[in-house]
Amino acid sequence: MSQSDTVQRILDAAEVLFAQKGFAETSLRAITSRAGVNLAAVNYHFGSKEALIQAVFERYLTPFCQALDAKLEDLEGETRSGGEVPLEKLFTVASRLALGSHGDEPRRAMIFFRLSGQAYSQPQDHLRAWLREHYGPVFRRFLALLRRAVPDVPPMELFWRVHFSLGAVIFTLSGMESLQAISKKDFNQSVTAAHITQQLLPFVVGGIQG
Amino acid sequence: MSQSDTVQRILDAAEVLFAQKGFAETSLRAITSRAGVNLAAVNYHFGSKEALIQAVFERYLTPFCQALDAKLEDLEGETRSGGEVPLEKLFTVASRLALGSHGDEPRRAMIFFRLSGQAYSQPQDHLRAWLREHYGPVFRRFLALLRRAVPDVPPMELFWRVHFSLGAVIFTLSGMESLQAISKKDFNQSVTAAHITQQLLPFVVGGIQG
DNA sequence: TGGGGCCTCAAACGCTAGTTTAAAACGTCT
DNA sequence: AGACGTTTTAAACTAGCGTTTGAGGCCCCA
Repeated sequence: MSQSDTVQRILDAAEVLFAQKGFAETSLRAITSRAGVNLAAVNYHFGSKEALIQAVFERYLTPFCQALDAKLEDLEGETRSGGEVPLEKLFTVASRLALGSHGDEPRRAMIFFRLSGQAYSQPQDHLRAWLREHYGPVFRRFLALLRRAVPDVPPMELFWRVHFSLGAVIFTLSGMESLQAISKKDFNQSVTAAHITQQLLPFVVGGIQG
Repeated sequence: MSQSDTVQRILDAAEVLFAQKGFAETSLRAITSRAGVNLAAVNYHFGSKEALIQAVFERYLTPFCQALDAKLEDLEGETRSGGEVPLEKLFTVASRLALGSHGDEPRRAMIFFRLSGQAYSQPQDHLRAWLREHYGPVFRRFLALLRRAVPDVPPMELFWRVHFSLGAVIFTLSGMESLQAISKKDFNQSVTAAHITQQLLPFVVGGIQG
C-alpha cells in the first residue's frame, strides 16, 4: 500500500488508551508501544499529540455525523408533507446511528462516549471549540427538528433539557464499566450499551417533555 | 494561630485550579504559586498530590453529606407516621444543600460539580473508590427514600435513571461557563447555578417517572 | 537565654513527558 | 542499477513533573 497503515494503528491504539485513561494520562510512548510503531511516528504523521487527539475524534465523528445528517434530511422531507417527527423517533434514530455507525462492535460506541465525556469534562478548550465548529451544524439541525416535536416546551427550557440529556448519556456511558460492576452486584445482571440506551430512551423522553 | 493557614490556602488554590484544568493538568507548582506558599508545603502538609486531591473533596463533601444525612433523617421521621416523601421534595432538598452548604457563594457549588465531573470521568480509580467508601451510605439512604417515592418504577430502572440524573446535573454544571456563553448569545439571558437547578428539577422529575 | 517542635525555604533529585534529529531503510520510477 | 521522496528508526534533547533534602526561621516554654 502506498499509504502505510501506521496511521491507522496509531489511531486504533490511541482511541482505546484515551478512553481508558484520559488524554493527559496517556503518553505517546504508551500509544506507540501498543500500536507497535516507533515513538516518532506520531509527530511525523500527525504533527503533535494534540493533533492526534483531534484525528481520533474526527475518525469517530465524521461518519456518525454524516449518517445523522442524511437521516435528518430524510425526516425533514417526510415532515414537509405535513406532520412532525415524534420525539421517540428522533432519539431512536440518533442512538441507533451512534451504536451502529462504527463497525458492528458496540464496544466502539462505548469508547466513543467515553471520549466525548473526557472531551467535555476536561478543559481541552481547543478541543471543545473544534468539535463545535466541525459538528455544530448537525447538532443545530437536530435541535430544530426537536423544537417542532415538542412545540409546547419553551425554546430556552428545551435548550437546557437537551444539554441535560446529553449529560445523562455521556456521563452514564463514560462510567459504564464501574456502573457495570455495581449493577452486576446489586441486580445480578450484566449490562450492554444497547441495554443502557434502551433504559435511556424513556428517561430522556420523559425529561424533555417535563 | 497554632495551625498555620497554609493548609487552607493550598486547598483554596487547589480546588479552583483542579476544577479549571483537571487533576493531571494542574501542577503542584501552579497550586503553591497561586496560594503564595512554598512548593514543598503540599508534600509536607498532605503527603502527596493524591492526598491533596482527596483533601479537597473531603472539605467539600463532608459538610454537604452531613447536612444531607441530617435532613434525610428528618424526612424519614416524617414518613414514619405514614405517607411518602414526594419526588420533588427529595431533589429540592438535595439541590438546596448542594448550593447552600458551602458558604453563600454559588460559585463554590459550580466548582464542586466540576470537581465531581472530573472525578467521575477521569479514571482516578482510587478516588472513585474512596468517594464511594466515604459517602456511599448517604447516597444509599437517599436512594431508599427515592424508591419509596416512585414505587411503580422497577428498582433496576430507577438505579439507571438516578445515574442519568446525576449525569445531567454534573455534566451541565461542569460545562456551565461554556453553556453560559451559548445561552447568552442565543437567548440573551445570563445564567446562574440556581437558575439551572430550577430548570433541572422538572427534567429530573419527569425523567425519573419515565 | 537557649533548646526543641513545627514550619518554611531554596535547591536539587530522579523521572517521564513531548518533541526533534539525523541516519538508515524502503519503495518506486527512470 | 541508481537516485529520490517517503517512512522508520534509535537516540538525544528540553522541559516540566512530583518528591526529597537539609539548612534555616519562628515561637513557645523552661
